[in-house]
Amino acid sequence: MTGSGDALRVEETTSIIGYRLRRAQLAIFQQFLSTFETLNLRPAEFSVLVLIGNNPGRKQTEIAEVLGIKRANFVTLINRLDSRGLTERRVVPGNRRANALYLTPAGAGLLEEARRLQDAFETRCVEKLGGPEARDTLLDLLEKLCR
Amino acid sequence: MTGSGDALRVEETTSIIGYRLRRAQLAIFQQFLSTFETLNLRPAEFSVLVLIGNNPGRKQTEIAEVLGIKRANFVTLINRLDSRGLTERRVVPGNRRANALYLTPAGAGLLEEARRLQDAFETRCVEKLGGPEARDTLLDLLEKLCR
DNA sequence: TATTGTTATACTCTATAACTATA
DNA sequence: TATAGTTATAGAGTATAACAATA
Repeated sequence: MTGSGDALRVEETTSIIGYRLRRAQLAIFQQFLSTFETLNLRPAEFSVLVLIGNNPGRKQTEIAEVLGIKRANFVTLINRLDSRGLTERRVVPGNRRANALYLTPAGAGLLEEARRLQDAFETRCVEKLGGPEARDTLLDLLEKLCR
Repeated sequence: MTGSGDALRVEETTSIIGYRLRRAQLAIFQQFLSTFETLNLRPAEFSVLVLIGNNPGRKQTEIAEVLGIKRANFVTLINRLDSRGLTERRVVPGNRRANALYLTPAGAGLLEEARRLQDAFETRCVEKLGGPEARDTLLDLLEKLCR
C-alpha cells in the first residue's frame, strides 16, 4: 500500500522564477544530451568546438574564460578533446607559455555534424515555443534576468 | 602584455537557447544565493522548507520526489535541516518504516523570514523583466520548452 | 612580478547499488 | 515481495592554491 496518495501542494514552490528556470534548463540539457549522444559530445565540449572553429589559434585561457570555465578545469576538457583527435595544441610563435588551439580535420568534421544536429534541435525548440518571435522574446527575457 | 586582445566570435554559441538558458539560470542562482546568504539557506533547502510548511506530515520520499531529489541524497539534506533544528522527523502511526516531516517553531520562523526575502527577490526579478505580464510570458515559454 | 598551463585537492550535486527494518 | 530510510560510493561540475616555465 502506498498511503492515501493525496497530492502535495507545490504551487508556491513551482511559481518561483528561479525554480522554473532551473527545471527548464535541466529539461533542455537532457534533451540536448540525448540529441548529441551519438556524437558523444557534451554541451561544454560542443561549445568549445564551436568557439575554436570560429576562432582558431586562440589561447586556452581565452576560450575557457569566454565560456565561464576556470582554466584549471579547462585542461581536463581540452585533454579529452585532444586525445579523441578533435583538437590540437600548437606552440604560439613568440610566446612559449601559451597553447594555440585548433580543430583537426576530424574535429572540423565532427563539428559540422554537430551543427546539423544543433540546428535541428534549435528548430524543434523554436517550434515548441511557438515561432521565431517567441524565441526572441524568450532570449530577451533571459538576458534581462542576468542584469 | 596580454596579447593583441581581439574579441572572440561568440555569437553562434551564445545564440543557442540552451546555452542562454544555462547562463540565465546560473546568474539567478547566484543572485538567489547572495540573497539567502544571511539565512544560510540554499535553493533546495528553501524548497524543502516551503514544501514541508505547506504539507506537514508527509514522508521523506514524497517531499524528495516532488523536488526531483533522489531519496538517498535527500537524507543528507534533511539531516542538515534537522541538525539545525529547523525540521523534525516523527514516526508515522501505523507505519514504522516512514518518517513524517514537520517544521519546528524555529523552522517555521526561518521560513517566514525566507519568504519575505523570496518575495522581495521575486519582485526584483519581475521588475527586471518589465512587469508581471513579462513574467507570465517567461513562465509560459519555459513551460513549453519542457515538453 | 605577471601570465599560462598544469596538478592536486575539495566541495557540491547527482546517480546507483546494497543494506535494514518494516509491511 | 515491496516500501522507506539509510549508507557507501562514484561521477560530473566547479572552486582554490600552488607549482613550473615563460614573459
